[in-house]
Amino acid sequence: MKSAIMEKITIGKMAVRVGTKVSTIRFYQRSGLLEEPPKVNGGFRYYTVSHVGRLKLILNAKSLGFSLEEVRQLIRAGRERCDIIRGLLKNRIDRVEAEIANLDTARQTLSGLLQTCETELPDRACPAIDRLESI
Amino acid sequence: MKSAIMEKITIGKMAVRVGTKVSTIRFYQRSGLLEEPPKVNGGFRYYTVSHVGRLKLILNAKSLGFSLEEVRQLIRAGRERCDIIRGLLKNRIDRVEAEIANLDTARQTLSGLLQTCETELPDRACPAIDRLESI
DNA sequence: ATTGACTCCGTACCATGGTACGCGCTTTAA
DNA sequence: TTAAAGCGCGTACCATGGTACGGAGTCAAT
Repeated sequence: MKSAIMEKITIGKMAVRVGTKVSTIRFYQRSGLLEEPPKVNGGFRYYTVSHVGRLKLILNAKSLGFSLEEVRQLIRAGRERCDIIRGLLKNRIDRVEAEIANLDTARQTLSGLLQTCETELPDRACPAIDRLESI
Repeated sequence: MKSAIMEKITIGKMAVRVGTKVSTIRFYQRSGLLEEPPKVNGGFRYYTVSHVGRLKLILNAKSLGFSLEEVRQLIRAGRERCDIIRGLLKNRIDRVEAEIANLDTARQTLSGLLQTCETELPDRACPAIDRLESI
């Protein structure tokens, strides 16, 4: 039983609704992440709230750093395979923590280089560019 | 005045020395990041410690998250333009800090999703996959 | 001197995640 | 009803950072 006021959601309206581009949605469709609804007697394709939800899922998963391949796996797992979903979540958490650790190290190194520049500035040659050859 | 024992550094030896691949070095050369030494009478090209240093610089800068375009800028700036180097360092630090903040938010969200799965597990449907549609 | 490993060079290809273009048709608002 | 906006589809292209292939020439050790 569908809502009385059925707004026809075209691909363009869906794009605006979720804040993405039509070309991106089509790309996700080509990639097998998002189903294409049938064309209404040879005309436009109209999307449902279910498509919008799926699209939001893709975009949200992407914003958490999942690759499109992982999004595919999340979708395949669906509601039935919570174990798979949990595995993907744990794996992503591990990678995020590793990335944070790497970035933190990089931040320290970069700060060190910047400090070198600011303290050893008297002579003209930039000390940082040389130190970059032997970190 | 060059060292008495001049080991001839070929591209392959340089690759092993810095821990990268020949094809990658050639790619950096094509990209204008690394100079090609002249061919010794139509034969091989031999590299100097200066080339090795430049290559290390590229690799180290990359490991700090600089793009190849930024590495190009670092190199162009050189020892003469410490101000430009400092600008690039500061900019990279800002981006690293922003990335860390984003990753930290992502980590929290992911942990929240995982918690949901582990506490609401009784019924079969995975709660996380649904929550991913509306973060 | 020969042989195996390495180099040179051009060119093509890869993955990831999109973005653009253009023709013809459909919708919708004036 | 008619024009403008939007859609469908196929195809091509983009940036980033490499990786691979293959033929011909070179180098070094035996």
